[in-house]
Amino acid sequence: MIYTNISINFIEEIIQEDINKGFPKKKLRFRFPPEPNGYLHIGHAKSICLNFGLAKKYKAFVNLRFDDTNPTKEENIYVNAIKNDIQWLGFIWDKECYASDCFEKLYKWAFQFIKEGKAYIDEQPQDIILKQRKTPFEPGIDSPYRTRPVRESLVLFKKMKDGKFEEGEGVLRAKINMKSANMNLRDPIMFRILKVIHQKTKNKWDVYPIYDWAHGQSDFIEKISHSLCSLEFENHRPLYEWYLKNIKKKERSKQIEFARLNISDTIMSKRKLYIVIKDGFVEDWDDPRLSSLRGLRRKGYTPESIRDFCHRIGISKRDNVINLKLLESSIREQLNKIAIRVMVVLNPLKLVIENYPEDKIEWFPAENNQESQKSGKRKIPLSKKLYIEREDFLEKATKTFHRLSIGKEVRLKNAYIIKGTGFLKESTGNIIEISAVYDTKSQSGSESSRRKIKCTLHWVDAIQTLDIETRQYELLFSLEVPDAKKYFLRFFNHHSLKIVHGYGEPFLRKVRPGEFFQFQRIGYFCVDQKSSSIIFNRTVILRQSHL
RNA sequence: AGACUCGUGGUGUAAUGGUUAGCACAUCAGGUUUUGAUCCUGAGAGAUAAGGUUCGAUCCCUUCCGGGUCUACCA
Repeated sequence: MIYTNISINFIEEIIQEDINKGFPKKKLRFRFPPEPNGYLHIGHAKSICLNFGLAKKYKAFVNLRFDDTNPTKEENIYVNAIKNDIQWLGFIWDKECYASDCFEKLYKWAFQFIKEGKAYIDEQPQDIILKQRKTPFEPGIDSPYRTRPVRESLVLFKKMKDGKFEEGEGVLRAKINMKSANMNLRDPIMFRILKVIHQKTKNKWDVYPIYDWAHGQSDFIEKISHSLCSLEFENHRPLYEWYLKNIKKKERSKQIEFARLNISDTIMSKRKLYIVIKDGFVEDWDDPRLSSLRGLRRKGYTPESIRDFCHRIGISKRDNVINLKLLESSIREQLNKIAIRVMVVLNPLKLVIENYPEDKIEWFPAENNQESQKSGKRKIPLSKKLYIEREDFLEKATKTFHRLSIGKEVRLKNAYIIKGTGFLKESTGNIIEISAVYDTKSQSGSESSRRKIKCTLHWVDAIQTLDIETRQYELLFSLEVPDAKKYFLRFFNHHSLKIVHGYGEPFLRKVRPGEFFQFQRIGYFCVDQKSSSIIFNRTVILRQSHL
């Protein structure tokens, strides 16, 4: 999809302004900085589309930067998964970077800070440091180590790096302002000791930089012009700028914050995703009920639809909750154009055409997709016995029910017009078979088939059936914004996955994983890519009011 | 309580110091249709409040009100 809208979001406005003031276009560079401790979800997609979209528009580049400053939480397996997801979304990054690429430089700069009296080693335990920091509503108090000689800090920092300290025995702190109203400026920690193996630098380091100390400097080293992040980092911007200013380089990246994506009826918080996955509420990261990119992909969402969605939601600084229906509308719009229309009956009820010859089989042509001529046609068999949906029959029609009932006519899609004549009922009241007669002159395509019939039914021949397994996914929570609630699990829907078997037309015998279909009058389905057998995952139901 | 920040229909998001505030999704109604889908048409629905600046304010300023973030050796 190509977007040619005139209006630009506030971030692009800032960029445009920078350009107007003389910032060279070719120095524009963006970055997407995931932490390799989980899979990407649609919230990340918003950021990815923003950064890569901007880059595309201005012919600039995006670095993919793994924010690997915390080896206790990060794992290498996520790196490839993240790269794979970004590629799937359709974007190509310029440089693949790691925050750990900058460790050496960060260490040196830290030394420089100490020498200039802008940082010191604090040897107090964590809880004391926290207490001294106080709360946002009262000033903090200085650490007794704040005024220790530069020389001492220098020696200590070296020792920390050389492994002479245990975890928690010391940290490097920036000397800023313990009385600042911004907690981030109350002598934030720059380096802490972590005696673990880093997934990339292995055992080279015993000290690891904190996010704030690593991020802006990585931006600087990579020459990122505009560093876009979510709103919760607004309070970090003064620190971001303080660090950069004190490194004393002229060109600095600019941090701009925007509101992260929230979607109704789903969870996006990493913590919550971990819980439902680890505790077995869902299968894995690629469970189609999740809003992870892998989950959405498996459910049948296309990269185009996700990009389209990210474009539709816009960029601003307001907290927002986007209705899930907007996402669904994006995928419907695309699937409507590309999905092959087929007939599948999911809740079968047998129908016998009384006046149809016993051994006759006819094959009718059916369009694969009337939205696109080039998708071609296929043939569908019909014999005396077939299946229709149980919901498509009512003994006696009501005012709003114009499907099959006794004495009423409906059309069998691509075949004949039939009229209901009777039905067989069990003693329990359960209808087990319907009988009908067909209008022999009403074959689809013929002149006499053009009569106006109120309803067209999908159906599947009873002899030539193919067993179909579908997975239908419902909302995971009975709560509009589960992400906003701490006790979201109380609202977990334990029946969110329904395995439904049905009958499909023979055409479906040779489907391939990942192919998209529209089961007519039911919904869009996609062939599961993980399962060894053929399983149709329901992507989204059709927009409908009565069925 | 403090700092920072946000406030446009139900939900998102635009434009604008000046005739009827646009678009999308959602909702409702009608039309087309061999999918109650798609497609087409239409309708309802919006600036928290009070001051000020101005000939004129949704837009600029002040105050109020309401929401969010911040008290990690996470990111």
